[in-house]
Amino acid sequence: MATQGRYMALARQITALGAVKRALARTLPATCPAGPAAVLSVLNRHGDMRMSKVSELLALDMSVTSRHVAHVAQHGWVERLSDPADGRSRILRLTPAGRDVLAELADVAVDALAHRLAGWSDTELDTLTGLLARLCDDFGDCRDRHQDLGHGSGTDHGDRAQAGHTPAPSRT
Amino acid sequence: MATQGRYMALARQITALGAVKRALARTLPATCPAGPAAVLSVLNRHGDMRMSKVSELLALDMSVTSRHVAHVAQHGWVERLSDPADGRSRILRLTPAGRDVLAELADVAVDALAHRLAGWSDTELDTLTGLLARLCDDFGDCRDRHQDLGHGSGTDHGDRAQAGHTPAPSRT
DNA sequence: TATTGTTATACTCTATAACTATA
DNA sequence: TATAGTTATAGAGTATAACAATA
Repeated sequence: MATQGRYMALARQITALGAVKRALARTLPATCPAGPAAVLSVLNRHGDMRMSKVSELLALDMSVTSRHVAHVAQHGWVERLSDPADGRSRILRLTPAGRDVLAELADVAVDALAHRLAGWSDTELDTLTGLLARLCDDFGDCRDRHQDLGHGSGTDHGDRAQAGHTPAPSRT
Repeated sequence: MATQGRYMALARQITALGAVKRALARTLPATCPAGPAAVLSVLNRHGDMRMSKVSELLALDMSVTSRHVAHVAQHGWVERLSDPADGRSRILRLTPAGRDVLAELADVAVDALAHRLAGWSDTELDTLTGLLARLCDDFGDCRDRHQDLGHGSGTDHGDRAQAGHTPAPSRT
């Protein structure tokens, strides 16, 4: 097991990353804050799903998810379909308008990162992304990472981020 | 410059890290939330300083810092000394009680990380910590890093926080 | 007039608990 | 009775703007 100092240093950096997240959040359009944006992102990556699944993927309480979903639904970015198999459930589906917003979010996020991280090599970016994914994974709280896990309901989920419109950027 | 997809993947992981931060925040004592805890941490690492310096190091608006400082001062963890050189300024100093709280915070944080990241090697931890520090650094918003308790993995760059005249934390 | 810090206000995010409607 | 989802409420975090005291 690693030294205490090593863990402390990591904890500090995790805390400090909050400033980066705030900086990214500032680039978002006023109509789509980070919370709702995360909902759009997860639907784009994993395809249609129910509320509880979104909650699980974002590691949020369902009450929180419900609010974010209400936001994106009101803007017409997501439609709430009834589930033929379970009357209590709502199936969420991204609309074309939702994909448009997502494309916009992706653009600003990529711009921000490309501008600030111009000095990074592909390998460095991949290493950081991979280690962060593992960190989230080991914490058991972050399920929105690559791999699969979003399927189960036969719907589309073209998953993989196409060059065009890709998932959402930041959040809180 | 890296591909769009690479930046998107990183943006997603930064977002997902929010769940880890929430998990860590949940381990904090009710009397010391994350915001105030960050104030204690920065004072412990960099020594006595004024409000504006804390704001800069944490990349927070001074109004936010003021609230966090008021919290820790009320608990007797920090004292606000007058600055002989500038009557407007307040010099913040960690009290022995503040150091005690800090030790407690460190313990729970290390426990949480050590438990979840038991499978990580020292090298992996250092790599992640170093890349996160660089990320914050390149964003120009995170100044609370560099040189720490004994072992900087890799060489932290410039160490500018001490001299502290970095750009404004937030846009004004 | 400019700067340091405080306070008031507002908004986002999150969680707990109470509630509904199905199952 | 249990589960899916909604809503009400509360607390933490942050930012903007107005303000006080000092430079």
